[in-house]
Amino acid sequence: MTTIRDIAKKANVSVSTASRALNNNPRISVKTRQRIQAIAAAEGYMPNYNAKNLTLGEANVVGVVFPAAENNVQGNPFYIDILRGINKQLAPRHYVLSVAIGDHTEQVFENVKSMVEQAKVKRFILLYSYAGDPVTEYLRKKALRFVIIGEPVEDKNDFYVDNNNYQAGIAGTEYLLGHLGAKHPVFVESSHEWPYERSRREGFQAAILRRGVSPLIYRLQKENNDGITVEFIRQHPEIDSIMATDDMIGFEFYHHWQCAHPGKSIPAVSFNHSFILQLANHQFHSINLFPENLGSAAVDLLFTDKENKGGEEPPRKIILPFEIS
Amino acid sequence: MTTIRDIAKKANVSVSTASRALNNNPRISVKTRQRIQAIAAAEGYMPNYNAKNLTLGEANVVGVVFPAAENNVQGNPFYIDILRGINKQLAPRHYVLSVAIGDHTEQVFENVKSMVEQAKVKRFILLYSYAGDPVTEYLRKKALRFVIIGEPVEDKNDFYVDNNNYQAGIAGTEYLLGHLGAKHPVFVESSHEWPYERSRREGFQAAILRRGVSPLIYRLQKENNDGITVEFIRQHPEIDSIMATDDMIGFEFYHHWQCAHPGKSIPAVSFNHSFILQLANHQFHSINLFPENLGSAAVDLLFTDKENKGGEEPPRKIILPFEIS
DNA sequence: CTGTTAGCGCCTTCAA
DNA sequence: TTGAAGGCGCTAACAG
Repeated sequence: MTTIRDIAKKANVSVSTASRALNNNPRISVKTRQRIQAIAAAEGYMPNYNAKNLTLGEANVVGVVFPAAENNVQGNPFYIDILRGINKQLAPRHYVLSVAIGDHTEQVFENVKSMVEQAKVKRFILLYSYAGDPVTEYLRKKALRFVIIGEPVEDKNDFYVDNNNYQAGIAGTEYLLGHLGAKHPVFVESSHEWPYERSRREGFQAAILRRGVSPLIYRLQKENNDGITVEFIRQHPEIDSIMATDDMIGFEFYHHWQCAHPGKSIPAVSFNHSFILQLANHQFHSINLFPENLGSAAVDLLFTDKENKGGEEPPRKIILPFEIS
Repeated sequence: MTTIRDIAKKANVSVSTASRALNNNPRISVKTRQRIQAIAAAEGYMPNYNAKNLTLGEANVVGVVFPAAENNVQGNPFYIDILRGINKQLAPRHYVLSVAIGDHTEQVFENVKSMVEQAKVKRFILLYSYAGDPVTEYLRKKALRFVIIGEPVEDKNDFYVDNNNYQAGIAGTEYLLGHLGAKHPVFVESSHEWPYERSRREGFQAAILRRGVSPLIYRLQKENNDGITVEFIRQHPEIDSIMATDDMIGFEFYHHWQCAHPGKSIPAVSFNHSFILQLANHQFHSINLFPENLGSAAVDLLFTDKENKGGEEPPRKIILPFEIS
């Protein structure tokens, strides 16, 4: 393994000069800097992170915190794309992605504490936001840098990355009403009351009220209580289209609707683009939120303190565009 | 921050004694060990991982490698459960989960190399297995410890954790034929030719041939070519049930079938248990592979070298049970 | 059973 | 612009 001493020796300089040169310290002349960097590259030198982190007192690690399983029944493929987006931005910064995940909030919290106290991790990305979440509180108290992906429920001063779910709700609804010729869409959401569901619902309501139609909302039951859904569909024969907060939810409702109306089909718009293949009738549309971009943007925000040289104040939030297709 | 020196001072022993006591080294008397550990606990001492890793030359990190996006179109919720299972086993070992993920194999490979060479990561879990994968080759060459989750395609001497997909294929088919009264199931798979799909298909074939029926296989097209599927369904009016390699795939085909046969429904068995809610007709069944357990078992296997004290040879693979529901 | 000492690889203060 | 020296926190010979 080639260390910084080896480089120093080859270059006939001291270790400290080598160190500075490799870190692009301006105190070293450009010429020697380049010379030493060339040697390092030739020797295939790679700094030892553990040593570096030890002296600097900070790890080159970003902790990515998942919602505890108890709070989030659904294993969302969304997350994988976010991870990919995060890592894409981490790699050029020579940072590494570490994951905190568990069944219970308490476990996740322990995980995060250990990262902070033992591994000296100073930057985090939260894939959720709950009121009273101990992890969030802890990070705030420790004044560590963190970015939320999604809508922050508590302190609006937190850094966050999100889509404009309200606008997406409007856009989806107008797509149904305008482009797909719907008149009486039903809005279908889960029983979780996620913040993004509320925003999308409000967008739906705004768009539909504009048309003078009174909005119809349906919330799927927690239990597998199909009867209620079927009954709801029977009581609302006017339903001619679906707007759902998630592809699965939309598909679920769509399926029930079709059971009640054999051979017929209605257009649907939902979120996340999670189906690989289109459905036969091409009636099923989905709003792509580009989760990978959410991840990438979160990293950008996470490092504004380090990287914002001069110029204006860096933003505390980033709102990313969506796309209906 | 309290270091090992602080503990040593409080306990009136040398640093090395403190270190050994905290690591439960038998060379220290049980009494002093307990005394020192008590002090450490009281002071809230937590070892600095960076320092520890630096001296030991090995990080307390397990690298979890995802398939490159280019090889794996589908963001699978499966993976999140696996991560949770992994972390559950890592926490008590004071290990941390680091993720390698990217768009291209080359990026993922760089990620892994950096983990090995810069972060001194020595243990990996691969969430895939491809012929000629550079990551796998690299880990083998470096003689690093790794466990594959899934069926290893190349060197059968690799450590791995898997379900018995062949048996699951048989079980699912027999469930359809026996319990659900099917006569002419169709087996539906993706166009990827994943190894687990082959195994499940072979199980299906074996089970169905046993009944003297000739097996019907359908492979979904890569492109959104619905016409072909619909045509296939029309040509096979005998189909009275579905066995699919994945819930999404099963649902997809099921949907097409229903379009062709309005108002009717047939039973289906697929894999992964990815739908939160049951479908209206209760005809849709799924085989649960317990991904969380796969993750946990992978960690167990990953540490057999460290933890196998005496007794028999530790296994190189673990086959986990599944469940139809 | 316990203490002394050296060193892991790197950065940084201080001195030149 | 560069070098020498010390130290980050911990472990592991080597002594006793």
